[in-house]
Amino acid sequence: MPELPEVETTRRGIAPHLCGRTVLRVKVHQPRLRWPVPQRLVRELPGNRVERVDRRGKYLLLATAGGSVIIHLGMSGSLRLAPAGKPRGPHDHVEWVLERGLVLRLRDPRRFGAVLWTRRDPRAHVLLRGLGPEPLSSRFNGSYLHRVSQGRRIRVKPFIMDNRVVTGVGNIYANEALFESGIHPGRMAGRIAEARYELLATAIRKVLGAAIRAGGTTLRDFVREDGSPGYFRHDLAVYDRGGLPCVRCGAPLQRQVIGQRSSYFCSICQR
DNA sequence: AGTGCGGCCTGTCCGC
DNA sequence: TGCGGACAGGCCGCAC
Repeated sequence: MPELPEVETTRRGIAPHLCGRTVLRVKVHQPRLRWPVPQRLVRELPGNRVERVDRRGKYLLLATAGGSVIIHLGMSGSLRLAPAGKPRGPHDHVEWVLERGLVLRLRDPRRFGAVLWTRRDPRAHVLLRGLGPEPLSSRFNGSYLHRVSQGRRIRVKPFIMDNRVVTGVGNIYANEALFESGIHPGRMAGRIAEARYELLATAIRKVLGAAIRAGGTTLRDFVREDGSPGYFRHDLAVYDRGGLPCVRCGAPLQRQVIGQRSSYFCSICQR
């Protein structure tokens, strides 16, 4: 799924509806997600009011006075808001029944997503603790990327997709940002000059920002909280465009598996 | 310790 | 039309 722009789009969509509302009940129809959905969530969340909906990397955090729900959408997850009377679909695994006839549902056909519950600071949770900087924060820039790449023997694309390096950059936007900055996805991360990392950091922020403004990218599963798709797909320059002409030079775009993920690039424009 | 790989799941698409 | 295989937006856990 869902890379950072899709998670942020979801956050912005659900936050106004959830904030200030009390959770009446949690229903778990399929507890077998990436990790089992904890029974404590069902017992301890109801009666709590949602105070904020935060995002850290690709994790969504529903903050209440009694604890936080940690949600990850995996590859195929989406959150939808619906009137409580609307029947749930076959892959709606978890439901949060809210005040005033509203229900939030997690739909996740592939079940790579996660729903967890913590009574402590969610940012200290073992899954979130080691995450790298937010790509849209000022901590993230070319000098940071250059510094942490020193001595690494890994290609630049899996390097920027490593959540400990920078969080939220998945396969689509890694491909797009590398194209934008003219860097070949197979180049070794430790052999890239700081000036080129500056271009890459700028490209990552630009691509993610534009995707958020477009409501994310819908390839297959992703939908917003109201079921509508994101429109960034129309703006993808290289992703899923193997064999099609490069928008910059016209040469056919290449597809190659790098770090076990499909990579798309222009062998003329990217070095 | 860093790196690469397998595996988790279901759905879809493509070639035969 | 049916079937097998490849592939899909993530990322943990395990070998080496």
